[in-house]
Amino acid sequence: MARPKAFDPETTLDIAVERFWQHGYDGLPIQELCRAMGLNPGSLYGPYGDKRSLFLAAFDRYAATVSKRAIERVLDAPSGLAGIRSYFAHMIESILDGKRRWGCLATNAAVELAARDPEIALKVQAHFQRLEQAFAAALARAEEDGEIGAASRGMASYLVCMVQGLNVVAKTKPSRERLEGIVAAALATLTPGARRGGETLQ
Amino acid sequence: MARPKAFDPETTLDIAVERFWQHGYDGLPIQELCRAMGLNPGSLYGPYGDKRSLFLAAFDRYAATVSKRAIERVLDAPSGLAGIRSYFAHMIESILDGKRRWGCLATNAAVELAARDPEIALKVQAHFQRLEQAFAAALARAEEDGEIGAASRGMASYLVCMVQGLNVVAKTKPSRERLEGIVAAALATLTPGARRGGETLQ
DNA sequence: ATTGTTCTGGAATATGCGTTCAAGAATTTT
DNA sequence: AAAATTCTTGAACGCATATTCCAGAACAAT
Repeated sequence: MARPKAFDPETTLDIAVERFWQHGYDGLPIQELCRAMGLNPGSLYGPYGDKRSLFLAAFDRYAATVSKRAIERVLDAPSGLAGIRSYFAHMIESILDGKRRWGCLATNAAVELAARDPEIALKVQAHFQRLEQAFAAALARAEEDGEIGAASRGMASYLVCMVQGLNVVAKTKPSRERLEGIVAAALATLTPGARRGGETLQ
Repeated sequence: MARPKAFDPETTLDIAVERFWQHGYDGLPIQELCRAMGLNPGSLYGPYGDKRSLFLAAFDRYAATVSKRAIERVLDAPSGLAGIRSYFAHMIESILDGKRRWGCLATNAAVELAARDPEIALKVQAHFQRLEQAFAAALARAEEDGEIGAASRGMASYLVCMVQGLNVVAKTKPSRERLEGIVAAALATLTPGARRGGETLQ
């Protein structure tokens, strides 16, 4: 009934996700976003609304794709403990190979924006909750299967906290050795009987 | 030999620390900074230079005061383990009573600025290192005194990571129960033989 | 006191950024 | 083919912000 769009809104939204992820909100001028997305301001403000709306859409997209896949990694594992290990192992690889060199969009949004934008704070909180629920499910499963002892109530939120910490530490471009040391220490809590010290993640 | 300053540069710098801490870098217009510091632009640009220089000075001031006191808390304790516990206990109080409701200036700077400003990235890294060294010293002392078993090499960096995670989680205005649960789980790694589950921080 | 120096107040400037707008282009429908 | 509708292009606008500047004020030295 009229001229069709010359771009796919979901594809360009993925570009916005990537850019906001890398540069943050204030750190990303809309002009550069237009350049990266191959759009002119007129074509951007129509479908997406203003910058903040676009960011909210990008956050949702991030939750529905990147974050969803990561959480599935926790649940779709041969065992509860394996799911948790797999999540952190994948995180380390992502940090090292550059895809996550800038942490996590949700972590970044929490730090940069949560204090001044209640709607973003809610989205961040929801994201943390989804992750925590996945960890809680994996812990329950691990406990049932006798992989770990009785997990304390704070365990799942502890793991979420750990993930946030890694996302911050990721900003300092840490070595593999360093990251694996951190994760090994973090996961030692889950298996208190296991050997301590130089064990690797696998 | 000339007109004296009508303000104390260190006192006003403390105000800048507080504001950058709360609002971040891009989130804090220099105009509001002037208002908070009780200065006009002319009186600010002279002594402090431009906005970035002022931020760097504020970061250093933060490291020399707030951060220094926190790190001393780790070292000036009756025992190594007590120092670590004290650090986290104090952190929880700060998060709850509002002084640290916005996390930590270094954490915020890491997330918002490290990727785009190498000099800030270096300062952040140095800050993390100081904290890690304090934890390492406390761990060594605790090990010597038999408070904990043989600490793995990654332990100190693990604790630093934990602190960063807490600073991110702090943005979601968590409850005391939640924070104490996280810290209890985190510190259970240090004392694997101790009871697990519902123990409190003290 | 007067002069020299530095600070203060507050306007002014320049730049970057978010957003809007108008004219032309590409479709579909009639 | 023509009309109607929506998209694209790219400039333009307005605003916020970082920074500069200058006239006047405050103090030290002589």
